[in-house]
Amino acid sequence: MADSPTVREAAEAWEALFRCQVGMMRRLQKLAEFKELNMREYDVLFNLGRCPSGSSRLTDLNEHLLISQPSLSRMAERLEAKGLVERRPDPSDQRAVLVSLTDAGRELQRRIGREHVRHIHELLAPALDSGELAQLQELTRKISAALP
Amino acid sequence: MADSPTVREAAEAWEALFRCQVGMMRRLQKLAEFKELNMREYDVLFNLGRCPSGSSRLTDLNEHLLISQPSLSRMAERLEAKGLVERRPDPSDQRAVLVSLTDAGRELQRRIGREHVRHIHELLAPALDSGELAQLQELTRKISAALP
DNA sequence: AGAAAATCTATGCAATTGCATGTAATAACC
DNA sequence: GGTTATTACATGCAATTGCATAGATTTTCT
Repeated sequence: MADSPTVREAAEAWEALFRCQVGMMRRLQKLAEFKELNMREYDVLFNLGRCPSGSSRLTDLNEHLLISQPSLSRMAERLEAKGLVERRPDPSDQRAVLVSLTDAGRELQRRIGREHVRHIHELLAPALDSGELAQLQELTRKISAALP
Repeated sequence: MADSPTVREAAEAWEALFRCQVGMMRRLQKLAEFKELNMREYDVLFNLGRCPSGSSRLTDLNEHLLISQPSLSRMAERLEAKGLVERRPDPSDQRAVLVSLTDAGRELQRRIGREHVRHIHELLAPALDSGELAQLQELTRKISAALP
């Protein structure tokens, strides 16, 4: 069972993962916490929240998102207008823009995050036990780590 | 290890799965097979392709997608204009519209699908062996099956 | 049967998205 | 050191998206 996978095995596993993700997202997206900020916008705040330095270039941030660079550029603009993020030129590279959470942004991210996490638990807990979740985490991390 | 999971465990597993999905999608989306049809449109053809009856109501189809109902309605319109799908009234429910693949649609779906599957394999094979992919499939299917 | 509620799709419209491209700054090359 | 290539972000513009809602049919309830 430790053989190198066939194309079919890879495709079927991916399909299962993808469908699982769609099913979860469809349910999560509609919940109350995403009324004031949709999931894409929340995802930006979330990613900024876990930046070690507290701020990130737009391009680096974009690596973690599925939206295009121009889209992120404008989303950052809107989030700034809402007072949730700050933009300032990168002192070490005049082309770049550093984005970081404002206090209000951090607070909103945490508030939404708490609800979000609670709902994730509600969806996953009936399906998998603690050990299975750990397995799932390990497998998906392995994939992420191996991506080119 | 078979305990009921904590909120944290659920959230961390979900985050790992989500990031894995984003990483995979970002790479897959840019490949040549999605030049003539983007992933969202391909996904519609794919879902129609595996409909047992060969056709599906818009609403049922929409269950498997992340786009909104009006968006799907218009996407179906565009796919019909391209000659890839057919729309006809549901004889058993005058409100509903049945969508199905045309021959051209089925052929395009298969052509894109072959490339797509090959690329999925390229991304997953270096990360997981055959048994691990089977585990991943089982875990994600369990989640899908348990969703409300 | 008839009224009220629910379901399925389509459409008006504003907002968001992506593509192609522009501008400015940095890196690479000779 | 100066030219070329690359990188980072912004912007014009057309296409797509979602929200709110309308229109039409079916289901439910009494």
